[in-house]
Amino acid sequence: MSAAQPADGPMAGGGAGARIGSVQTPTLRDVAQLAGVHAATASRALNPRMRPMVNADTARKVLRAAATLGYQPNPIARSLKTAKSATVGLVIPDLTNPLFPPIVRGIEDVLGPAGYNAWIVNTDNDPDREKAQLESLRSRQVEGLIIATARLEHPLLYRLHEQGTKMVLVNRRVDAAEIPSVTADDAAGVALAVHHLVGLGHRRIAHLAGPQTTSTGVVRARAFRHAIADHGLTYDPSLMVTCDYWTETAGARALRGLLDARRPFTAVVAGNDLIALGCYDVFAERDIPCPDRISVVGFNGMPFLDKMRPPLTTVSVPHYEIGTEAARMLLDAIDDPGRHSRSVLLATSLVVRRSTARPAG
Amino acid sequence: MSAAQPADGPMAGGGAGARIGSVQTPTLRDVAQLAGVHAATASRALNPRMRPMVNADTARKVLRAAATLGYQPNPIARSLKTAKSATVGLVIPDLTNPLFPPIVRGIEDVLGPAGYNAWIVNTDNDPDREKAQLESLRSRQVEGLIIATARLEHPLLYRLHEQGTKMVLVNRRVDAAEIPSVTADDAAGVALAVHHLVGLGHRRIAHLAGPQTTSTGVVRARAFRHAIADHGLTYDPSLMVTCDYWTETAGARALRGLLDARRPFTAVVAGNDLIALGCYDVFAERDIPCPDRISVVGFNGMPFLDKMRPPLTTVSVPHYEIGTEAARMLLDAIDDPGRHSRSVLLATSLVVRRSTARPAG
DNA sequence: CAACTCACCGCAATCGATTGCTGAGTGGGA
DNA sequence: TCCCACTCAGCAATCGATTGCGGTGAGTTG
Repeated sequence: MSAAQPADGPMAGGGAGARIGSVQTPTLRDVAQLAGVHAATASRALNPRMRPMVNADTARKVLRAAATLGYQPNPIARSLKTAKSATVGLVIPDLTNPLFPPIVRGIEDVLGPAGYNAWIVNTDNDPDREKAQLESLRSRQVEGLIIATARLEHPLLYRLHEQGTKMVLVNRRVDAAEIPSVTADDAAGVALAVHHLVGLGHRRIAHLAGPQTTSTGVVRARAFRHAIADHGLTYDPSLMVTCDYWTETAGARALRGLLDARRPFTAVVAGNDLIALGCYDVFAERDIPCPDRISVVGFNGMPFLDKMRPPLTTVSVPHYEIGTEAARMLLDAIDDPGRHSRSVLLATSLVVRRSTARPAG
Repeated sequence: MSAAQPADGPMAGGGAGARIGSVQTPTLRDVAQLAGVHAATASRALNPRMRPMVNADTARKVLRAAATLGYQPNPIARSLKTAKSATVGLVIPDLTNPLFPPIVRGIEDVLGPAGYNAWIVNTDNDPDREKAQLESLRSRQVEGLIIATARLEHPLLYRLHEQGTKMVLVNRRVDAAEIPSVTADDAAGVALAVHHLVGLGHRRIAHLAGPQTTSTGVVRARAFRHAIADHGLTYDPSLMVTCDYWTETAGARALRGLLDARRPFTAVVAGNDLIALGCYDVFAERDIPCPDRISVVGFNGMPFLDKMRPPLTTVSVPHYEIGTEAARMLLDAIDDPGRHSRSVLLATSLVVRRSTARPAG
């Protein structure tokens, strides 16, 4: 079938017809032709790992030809053959949540220099959508997954993990399996928050917990109970309300419930910043002065908190670093599949601002 | 995807060896074999556009075989052959800017149902990086580009556009070429802001303009001058300062310069919300009460502005809709290459909050 | 009954890069 | 002088899906 290539000879030049209006990008064969070698040789010369197999002079010629043509290997063709893609999937609930962009950037900043790219998908916390997205990622030959949507019970993730899919969880973990993860040290963070509040003189502290289907939600809630106990206070279950989502509206709803129950409290530790901001909405609704009557501590350290009214005291989480660390771990796992998988906890710190003060009276 | 794969016709099995630990995904040939037809026929049966070419019964058999195997076409192989990828490139400066996530979601929400996906890249406003990213997008066979990094002078974009690359600009436009774009009606927005301020009684209004290398920056600045004139005020060039970037720090720097110049003014129209928030930083530094001594209007309507101190009055831009509209336009252009390219302006609205008030005295 | 049409399906090439295998050529050692 | 080892480069298959072309069989018509 070499007949199909009238442009094979040295005269050639005809080659592939340049499409109107768009420049035909050179292929490996073009490079090979210009260098006067076979495509296979060109391929080996271009690939550093294979280069030792070709004569140094030949390699030079190929490299030069590639440079003059501005040759860029076609990643699609390469992926097809090698079943690799230099791409990792990044599964997050919703990019619109200010939590995620810094993580994404951290991931990309590590992936990029390593020659990898991230393919971002949103699941909106919808398991069906998540499944579809994961399927599509898999069919795109992603070499690994970074997942921010883990729930404690997450069979789909177990299955993938068992099938050998490389993955790293960020922000959250799963219950059963030993899937590597990168999370903040939530327990320590909550302890910091409670300690701060107790130090200010608060005795009746509420917790607006996040969804108990997520590790983050339960870990923080448990840490809250422990921290309360550690300070010699008695834990009052009625001061713990669970939010269905990590959102402002859920936070507002939870606080309203708490207020309406008329159990006294002077401070709240919110499951995250968004829940804390939901409290702000309720404060506005009901004319409750913060921090004068109720102090609030958030969690995460999202942007612009310093400009809120009042500036929100929060437990700061190094999201960018979560991203970089996760990406590094995933790359390690890809490079060396046998490697023992580990999970890391990143330190948090308390950022005291103006939403916390001594309790009134 | 069922784990057990009795699949693979009678003798078969030989074919591709199932990799350890991971289930071998079925290929078109597997489907064809199970259906007892040739791969070509299976391909046609699976593709709605080609289905009329095959017998209805055969098509049914193929569909059923595909279903039982859980067949998913390999998009890589398909892309290689068809030179299409069902993905579009999305070029933004920095995902971390709260402006972009809503746009991204808008884009994805339109692209998804159409079977397309978005490939997101950040350029950090670095032309070299941008060039590299665009190159990588092109090599991935993206079928079109949505670009949020346009500068007024942008030869790279001209070139791509001339080569027939389908693209839609969002948020910003370019000077020379007629590249379709989706932007907010910046001029009207600025007019709204100025009108509001003048209505409150302000006479000396400053403008902290965004970078004049971007259409957004110059359009808003020009609109500001016009709006001032339209209200019978005289435009004072010393009350216009240009920020180098669309950031808080740039905004703070600009305001400091303005303050230090000691030209009196009672209100500022900021180029965007971030610049406005930069003003807040300076207010804090210098104990300037806002809005009592200086009123501020932002631009964009980013999230959480209602919880700032003070809540920021701003010109709200429908970012999500910018995304959906841009995606629709791009899909149209892909479907019908001959179509006349248009540019759309989306309406803005003023959201009055507490950062603006009557001038003191 | 023969020739012709048409629907349907299979063959094989193709997209572009990678890689196992083979063969040509060279140099060295016995 | 002969043979072997070794380097290097080309051949062709392959990844999986798509598609132009050609062939087969059934049905139709003169």
